[in-house]
Formats: sequence, structure tokens, C-alpha cells
Amino acid sequence: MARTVPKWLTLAETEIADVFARTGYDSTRMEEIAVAAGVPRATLYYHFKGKDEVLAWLLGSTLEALGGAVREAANGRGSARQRLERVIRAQLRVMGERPGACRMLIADLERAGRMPDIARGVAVAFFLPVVGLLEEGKADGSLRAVRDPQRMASAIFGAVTVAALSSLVMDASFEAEAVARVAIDLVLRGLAAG
Amino acid sequence: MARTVPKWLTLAETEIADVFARTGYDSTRMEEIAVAAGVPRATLYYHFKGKDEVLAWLLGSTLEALGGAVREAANGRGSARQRLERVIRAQLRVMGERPGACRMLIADLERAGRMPDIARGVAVAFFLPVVGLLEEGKADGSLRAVRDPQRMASAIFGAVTVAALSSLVMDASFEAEAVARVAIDLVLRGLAAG
Amino acid sequence: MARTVPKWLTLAETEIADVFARTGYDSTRMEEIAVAAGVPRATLYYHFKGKDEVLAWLLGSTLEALGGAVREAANGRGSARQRLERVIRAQLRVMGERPGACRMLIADLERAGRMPDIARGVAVAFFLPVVGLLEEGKADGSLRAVRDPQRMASAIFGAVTVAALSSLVMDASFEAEAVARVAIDLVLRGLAAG
Amino acid sequence: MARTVPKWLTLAETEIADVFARTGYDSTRMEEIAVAAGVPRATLYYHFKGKDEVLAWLLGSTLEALGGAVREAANGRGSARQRLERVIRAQLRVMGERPGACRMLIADLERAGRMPDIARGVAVAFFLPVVGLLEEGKADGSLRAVRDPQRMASAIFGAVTVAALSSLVMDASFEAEAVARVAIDLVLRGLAAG
DNA sequence: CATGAATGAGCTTTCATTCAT
DNA sequence: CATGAATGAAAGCTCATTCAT
Repeated sequence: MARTVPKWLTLAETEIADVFARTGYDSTRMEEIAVAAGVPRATLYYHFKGKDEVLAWLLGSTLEALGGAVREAANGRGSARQRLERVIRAQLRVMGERPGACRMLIADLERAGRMPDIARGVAVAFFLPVVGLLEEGKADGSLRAVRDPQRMASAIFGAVTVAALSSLVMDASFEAEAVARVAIDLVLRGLAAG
Repeated sequence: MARTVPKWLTLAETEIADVFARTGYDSTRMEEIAVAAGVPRATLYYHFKGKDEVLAWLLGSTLEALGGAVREAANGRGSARQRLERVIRAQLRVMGERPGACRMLIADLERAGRMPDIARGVAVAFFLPVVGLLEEGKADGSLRAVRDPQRMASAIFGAVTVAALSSLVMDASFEAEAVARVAIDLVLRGLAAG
Repeated sequence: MARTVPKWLTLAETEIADVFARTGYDSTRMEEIAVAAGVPRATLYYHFKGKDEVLAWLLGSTLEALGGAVREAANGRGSARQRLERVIRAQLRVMGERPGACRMLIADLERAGRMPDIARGVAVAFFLPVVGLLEEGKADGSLRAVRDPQRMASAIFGAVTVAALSSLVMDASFEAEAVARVAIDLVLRGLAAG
Repeated sequence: MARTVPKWLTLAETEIADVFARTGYDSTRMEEIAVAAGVPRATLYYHFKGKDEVLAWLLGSTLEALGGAVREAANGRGSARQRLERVIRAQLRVMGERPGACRMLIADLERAGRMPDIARGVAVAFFLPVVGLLEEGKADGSLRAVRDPQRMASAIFGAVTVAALSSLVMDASFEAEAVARVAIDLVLRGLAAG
């Protein structure tokens, strides 16, 4: 899983991710990635079998970071509700640290099926923990019971993610705290008055 | 805006959208679109200036449908809360009717900037009405006051959209009602106990 | 079998074959073929799936010519011995008319297995008729009986072909008559004195 | 001429030749040669200047073996006719011992000019001795006089070589004796009845 | 002596698009 | 209106070869 790559590649991870995110996978030419990495095209091909593999490495690395952060938050102390809050903040933290790679991760999700490993990875990294929290919340009384935890996890993920993407694209700089407040407010309290 | 196209093209709209959605814009070759439309490649160029324009036609058409449905729901009768619910159901209805085109619409959104018209169109079709409803809800007492209505509209859109995409991709057939229940439940009531 | 190609391609057949023969299949770049044909590279790809197919078309066309000439000679009138002589002259005539393509045909034969169709084609075009003649010669008394007609046909083919290739490569111009005399002399009379 | 190479390379000579013969010079990648030799690619470059030199070493080595065997047969005792027979058997023996390298030798011949040393080498190793024998045969009365000894030597070489290649490619294992019988039969007695 | 890492130089192939009919 | 044929412009990938250790 944790592909071994040379140090200079790890250092260029952010630049490469940004190129992908800015241009989109297909429109990104190997040459641009090479420039972002600061090496000739052929050198990339020495380390990766092709463009696909570069993206896979990027997403895999990001997925590990995301999974680690979410897992830690989900397994921490406190009520399920508190931990759900922390999971949301954890996701937003990673998105702020690796905006480009996260945008790619999400875009790729939409084209589900192209990279089954990744889809599975996101499920493991995010959905499972959240579904778990929904159940624990019912048990410890900190969250309401929900009918369809799977779908609910999707909806939560969507609320957080789309609000974050909006900030990434529209704001001058990523407003993690503002996004977190709105997302948590929606997810926990809902909008209905009274 | 309402581009005039031959009838056989309108009939093939769904097939074309599905090709785009399945393959992604860049990876979709003109030839595949032509096959989906049942005409030779060159004939497409007789009606459209290029690939971009085919997509623009598709998204424009869908945007009109979405905008119309949302506007009608938002401007209907009843409390803001009731109308917000109807807006969500309206969005889900259109997504069920035109899944391929809607997926493209969302994908394109992420790559904000490539088709500015479309981004603006989604803002007009969905965000403005919802932001309006949030304010009306505060006024008519059916919804809580929210600090940042823009971001909140993003979060709502995300919750609905991602839950719907999940259903589109995972379920055997699109479960509009199940998605609607979960999304509305989250958006209106939130998850906190008590 | 007889692939339909545009007229300009048929006209350039010799030039294309010469390029292949001069440079060898692998070292021949599509660009060189395109120049020989007088069209842009992409136009070749409109008619052929790839370099392989260009060669296959060339060899197929030559094989038809060779097969036709040999068949006519083998089925003509006169003793088997006379007809064998005419078969040899027929092969040499075709080699003189299409030197490049014939060199490719032979080169490809050596790499037997890469183009099984071609190997089979040569067998049908040359070996079968010659094996047949060897048998008819035994019957009509114009040729000695031979133990292993298959191998003998190979040896005859080799004697004629290699002598012809030598002339093609060494002489200023192809000396069909000189080659024919030597080859027929060897094949019919052998070298043993008395 | 007799390049000094490490022992492990000499041991791998057959494997390397087979790779070349199977794939063709151009299509054989340095990596495949390295695998056949059991060393990393870069190590080959420590011993050879490039791919050309690997082939040159292979062909040179084979040419020495062929030349030695033919020379010995041609210079032996007995009539020219007997010695011609032995030359043919000598060639076939070497082809049986080094099939891959011999196939390369012949393929390279066809592409005359790429490796002039080799073409000259074959002339020295095979043609000169045979041309000499043809003349000696006229003198000692064991062979008929021939008009054009050069061309005749080509034809003989072709008859033997192509029959041998056929056996190499078609038979389960190389049938040196069967090939020799047919080739000598053709070369000495010819096919004409009576 | 040997080799893992790196790279310069191409080459095949693809595809959106144009155009003559 | 429609379309078969043709093409300009890339882009991904390969591979022989070099180099630092």
C-alpha cells in the first residue's frame, strides 16, 4: 500500500496535487507533472508505470492521512456526538492541508468505479467510522437514532465536503473554522426552528 | 440559451448524457457521442461547434429543468420550511430524471471556472432560492436563524447531492424517496439528541 | 483478403515497399512511410490500424502477385520439368518487379510466426505448387523421384531466392536472366560431373 | 576480433542469441538481453558499448566457428566434390549448434550494409571456400564447370540455408541429417531425370 | 567491477476538427 | 442538410544509454 517513492517526489506532492486539481486528470499532461516535480518526464516513468499510478499514489497517500485523522478522532474520548464533531473537524483539517489532493479524491469518487481501491479506501476511512459513531451515539444517548445510517453518513460527508470545496474555490483562503461551524451546526442541530 | 436542435438529438439526450457521465468529459470521444446519437461524427459538427458545445447544450437544458423545478418549489405556498423541503424533493426528482446530465453538472461545478455560465446557472437555479428561503424562514419563524446563509446553502446542497449520487452509483435503481427522507431529516432536525 | 485501399496508396506501393526494405520494419518510422506515400501520417492511420497493417497489406498484395504468377506457370502446358523452370522464372520476374516487397516477404518469413497468415500464404503460393510439380515430374518422367519433396521445395526456394537477393543487393541492377540460368542449372542438373 | 568477455557472458551466449533470434534485433530490448544473461542492464554496458556491440560479439563468435568448420572441410583431403559435401555438412552442424546466432547471421546478411564486417566475414567464411572448390572441382574432374561461380555459390548457400531454417522453424528438433541429404542431393545431382 | 537511478530523444497513436461533395 | 475522407496537433510511453556510487 505505502508505495516507496524517492524523497524529492514526496516533497513535490503538494505541487503535483495542485496541478491535477487545477487542470483535471485528463487535461493534465505528464510534462506538467514533471515540471511540478522538478524532474524530466522520463524520470516519472522510472517510478510510476503511467499517469494513473501517479494519481493513485497521490490519492493513496492522502487517503492514509485522512483515514488516520478520522480514525483518531472517532476513537477518542468523549460522547459520540463530541467525537462526530471532531471527525468533521479532522476531515476539514486534512482538506486544508492537502486541498489539491482532496479535490482529486472527491472528483475521483464521483467517477466511482474507475479506481475501486480508492472508493473502498474512502469507505474505510470515513464512512465506516461515521456509521459507527451514529450507532454509538444512539447507545450513549448523545445522538438521535437514525433509520438509514449509511445514507446519513453520505449526507454528512456531502454537507461537510461541499461546504469545504466551496470555500476552497470561492474564498481567498480556506476558511476551515467557518466551514466547521456551519457544517456542525447543520449536522447536529438542523435548521428547523424550535 | 434555448438552443434549437433537431428532434433526433433531443431524443438522444439521455444516451449522450450517460456517455459523458460514464466516461468523463475529456475521455469521451466525439465518436462515442456520435454513436450514442446514432449519427456520423461529422453530423454532430453540423449542429455544434465542438465537444464543448455539446456539453453546454446538455447542461443548459438540464439547468433549465432544475431551475424551473426549484423555482416553482421555492415560490410556492406554505412556510419557508415546507418550501425548503419541496426544493430538496424537486432537486432529487430532476436528478432521478436526468442522472447522467446531473452528474456532469456536479462534476463540472467542481472544476469551477471551466464553464462560468454553468456555475452561475447553478447559483441562480439553486443557491439563490435556498438562501432566500433561509431568510424567509427566519422571518416567518419556520426556520432557525443561521449566521452564514451562503455556506449553509452549500452544505445543504452537498448533503442532498452526495446522498443522491451515492444512491445513483450504489443502489440498483435511484431511491429518490429514501434519499429525500434522510436528507430532509438531517437538514431540518439535525442529529443531536434531545 | 484484398483490402480496399485508395488509389493514391496503390500508386505508392513500390515507394513504401522500398522504404521498408531499405530500413527494415522496426527502424522504418511511420513518418517515412507517410512521406513515401505523399500524405500526412494521420491519413495512414485513417486507412490502416497501425504499422503492422501497412506491412500486411503490402505483403498480401505481393503474395497475390507471386501466387498468381507461380500458379499460372505451374498449371501451364509442357512437362513438369519445363513447368518447374517456368515457376522459377516466374518467381524471379515478380522479384524483379517488386524487389522491396519481396525482400520484406522473405525477411518476414524468417521471423516465422509473427505473421502466420503470410507464412501460410507463401506455402500456398510457392511450396504447394512446387511439391506438386515434383510429384508430377516423377509421374511424367521428366524429373527424378525425390525422397522428401517438402524439404526439397525449401531447398529450391532457397537456391532461387538467395541468388536473387544477392543480385538485388550486389549488382547494379537486378540480373534476372543470369540468376535464372544459374538457379535452373543447379536445380535441374546439379553440380556433379558426368 | 576475439573480444574478451567474462565467463558468465560466454555461458549465456546461447540464451542471448535465442532472444535476438526470437524477437529480431530491433525489437529486442536491452532489458531482455540482460535477463537472458542474468545481470542488470547496466552491467551489459560495462562490457559492451551498446546493443550493436552485443550483436557484433555474437555474430563474430559464430562466424569464427562457421569459418573454422568450413575451412577445415574445404581444405581437407579427397576430391572437390567430397569436400563440397563436407562443407555443406559443416555448415549444417554449426547451424544446429548455434541456431539462434545463425538465424541472426542470415537475417543480418539480408540487411546487407548495416554490418559490413559481417557481410565480409560470411564471404570469407563461406563463399570464397566454395567458389574455390567449384574451381578445384573443374580441375580435378569431380565437378562440372560452371559459368558464374559467385552466383552459384549464392544458390548453394541459399539451398542449404533455407532448408535448414525450415527445419529449425518447422520441425520439433533440427533434423541436420535429413536436411543434409536433401541439400546434397539437390546440389550434386539436380532434379532432372536421366 | 557492478549497478540502481536517472534521462534525452523519439515514435506510435489518438482525436477533435475541417472540408469537399 | 449530411457525411466520408482527410489532417494538424498533441501526448503518453518506451528505451538505449549515461552516471554517480
